[in-house]
Amino acid sequence: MAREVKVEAKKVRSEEAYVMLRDSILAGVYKPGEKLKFENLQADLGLSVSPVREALTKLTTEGLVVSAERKGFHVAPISLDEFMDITRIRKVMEPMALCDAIDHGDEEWETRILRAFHFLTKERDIKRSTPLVYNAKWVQWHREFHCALNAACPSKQLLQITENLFDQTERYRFFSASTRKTPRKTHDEHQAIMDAVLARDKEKACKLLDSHLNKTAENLKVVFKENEKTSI
Amino acid sequence: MAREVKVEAKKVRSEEAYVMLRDSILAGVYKPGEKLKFENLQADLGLSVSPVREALTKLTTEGLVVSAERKGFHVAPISLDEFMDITRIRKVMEPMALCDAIDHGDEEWETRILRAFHFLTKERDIKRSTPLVYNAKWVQWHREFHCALNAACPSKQLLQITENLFDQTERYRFFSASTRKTPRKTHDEHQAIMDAVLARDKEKACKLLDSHLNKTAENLKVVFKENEKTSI
DNA sequence: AACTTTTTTATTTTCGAAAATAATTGACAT
DNA sequence: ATGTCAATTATTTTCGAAAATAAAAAAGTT
Repeated sequence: MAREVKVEAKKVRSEEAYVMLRDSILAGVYKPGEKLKFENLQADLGLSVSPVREALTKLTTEGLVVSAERKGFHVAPISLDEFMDITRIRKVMEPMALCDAIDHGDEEWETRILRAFHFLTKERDIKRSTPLVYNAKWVQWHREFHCALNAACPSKQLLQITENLFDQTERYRFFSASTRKTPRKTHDEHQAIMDAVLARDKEKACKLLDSHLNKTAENLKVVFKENEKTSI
Repeated sequence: MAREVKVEAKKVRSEEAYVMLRDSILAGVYKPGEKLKFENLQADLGLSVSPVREALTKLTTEGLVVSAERKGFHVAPISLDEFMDITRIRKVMEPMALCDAIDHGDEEWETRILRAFHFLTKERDIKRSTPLVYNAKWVQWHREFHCALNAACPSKQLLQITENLFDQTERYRFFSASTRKTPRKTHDEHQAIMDAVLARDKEKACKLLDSHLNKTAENLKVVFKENEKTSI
């Protein structure tokens, strides 16, 4: 008897638009400050105005897009001040979420982390061979890796906040990567965090995470200073 | 020469819809779990489907509304677990924001706080005379009072998070008020917090704020337990 | 030329209806 | 009666165009 194949529930178009737009912004397809015109977006996404507008509205409340009444939408601009602001909050929230996750995580959680790290490694290797190209898949696995780490945290609120802050910083990573010369060894830092997390060593994991955030911040300070010099 | 009167910039309809819907949900006009049908909302707000949908989308990312694909929108349900979750995060974030505000607040900030407290007091007096009716204006001034306290915090991120968490808990206050018999003396707590804030006493202000949050939480636990008993 | 005012064009926002989907009802078979 | 399937109704989601507004260009004035 032919088993009914559970067909993947068709997503509503506004959700499609949201995911595509978000990923495009995170991967730097649409750059900070850039105007997002309906005509272009509709053409890019192959959708009508309604779902596009809904996606933009969502992204606006999430801080990835800014809107001016009757003057449309722009990719949210970036600034060192904002990055430092976000980082300060992440340094408080991320450890909370991670500790919760370590307390509650089961084997499924561990698997998800390992899986994400595996694909992240694969994409890293590709990235290394073509250093100037920003790898959209790497961005997505990087996101998934960070989500996976916290996923077992039972606080929905905390998860939403940390995910959102992560997304906001992702745009800065693109900015950083496009300017820097010597690639940073973030992969080792990811590995170290993962190891501590899987060993359920909360203290160590939080310490590594904190220094990961610090390094990223220090790094970005330099990049912003460099950029100022060259542009003035 | 007739001075050009700066006419209040006309808001876009979706923003109107958003504010009205949000206030209605916070004031308990639409109750937790209730289905929000387009036909009704359009009639209530006198608007077409587009602005209503945009408002609902915004409220969904803010956690006041939940949406099920192709099955519409509901007011987000409430639960003791969620409230405790929110409270735990508020106990971390609110002091951060308040300390920032005390550090950076100017006289305009002080004035805004005093103004909000003044109107809150007025509405409290009205509320006391008609204890069973939930006063929508009180809800709005209560919101403004809490916003005003943190307003001088320079971190936009922190402000957004704390405001959002406040809104989410506001619905619980309605639930609590509708069940309780002996009204709580929150007004005195507000006054004490305000006094400490205006005296720029960070430590005291945070301590009072923390106990304010604790009391609210303890109170709600009782209300939920009571409610369980009567409904089973 | 610089500064307003008017006209034209571009763009966003809203509407009302069509399409797609979900929920309900009714008919039929077991 | 109970369950299945088809038909009807209710509701959400999307579309394409109209209305409202902003931006740009053109014309007129000092």
